[in-house]
Amino acid sequence: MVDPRWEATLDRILELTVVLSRDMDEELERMGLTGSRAHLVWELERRGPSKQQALAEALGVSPRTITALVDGLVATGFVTREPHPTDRRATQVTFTTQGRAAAKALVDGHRELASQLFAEVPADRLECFDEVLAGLLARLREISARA
Amino acid sequence: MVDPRWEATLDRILELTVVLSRDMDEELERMGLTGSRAHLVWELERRGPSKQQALAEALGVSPRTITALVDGLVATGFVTREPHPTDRRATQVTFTTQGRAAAKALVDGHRELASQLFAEVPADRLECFDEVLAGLLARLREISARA
DNA sequence: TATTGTTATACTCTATAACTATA
DNA sequence: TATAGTTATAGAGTATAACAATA
Repeated sequence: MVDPRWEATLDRILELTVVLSRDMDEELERMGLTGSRAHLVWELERRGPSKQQALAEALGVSPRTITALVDGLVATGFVTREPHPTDRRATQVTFTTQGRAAAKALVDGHRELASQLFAEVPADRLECFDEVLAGLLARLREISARA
Repeated sequence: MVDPRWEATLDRILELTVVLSRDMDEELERMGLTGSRAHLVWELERRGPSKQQALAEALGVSPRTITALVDGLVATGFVTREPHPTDRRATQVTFTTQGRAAAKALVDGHRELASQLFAEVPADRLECFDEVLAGLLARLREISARA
């Protein structure tokens, strides 16, 4: 059994996730992206031009969902569908100029957020935080795998 | 400027949110709830029988969305719509027996998760973690308010 | 036969705007 | 005139199943 006051810690974690995702969604909306589409953009940046199938696996969603997400990103000018060079069944999703700029903005925004968020935390405190955090993440994966 | 390795800390926070919400959603699905409906159930437990208007404010969504959520919860047997005792324009959302049991399960599950998650973390480490966490949350609210 | 992506269909969450009933 | 909730409509994310084209 655990000291019940740590329930408040879980509450804080939960609230952090809420505030964080609300903020990120607002930022993304200003760029003309949604959370899911930004996730696809992020993965496309990491992988380079990709088959939809590969993106489906990377995002952990169905092929049907990728069709919808790519439809949206094509309509708003972030990516294009090109014929795949070697497999005529497949399409290759590639960035437009706008899409590449958006991907860069995502990467920069991530760095910027880390900077703003941690700027005033002393290094030794942050180190402690990070170590416990890593442990919690591992623990959560255990719990998750067992369920 | 901040040590760039703390970007990995932000990544861990983000990943924690992903794993946490995936796990919670699976648990909720086993109970026949979605995340949004569970949120309504949680608030209804805190407030007791409520007008939809009050729930809309509590969840931060539109009245239209509350109509949809309550429709879903009525259809799946968690709540009922009763006439409001003093305002004939309003409806009062109240738990069924099943709904009350679900609310209790949510509260218990929250406690249980905190227990499992923090069980093996030494108290002094957790204290450090919690203090930094509280600071980050406050910092994030500042950033959020300024934007 | 297996894989890639699409069409068809459906459910959930969310919103705005117009409308009804009541205050 | 203002408030509570609904209907109408719409966009986004998600899924399964059936299907076409290609491997």
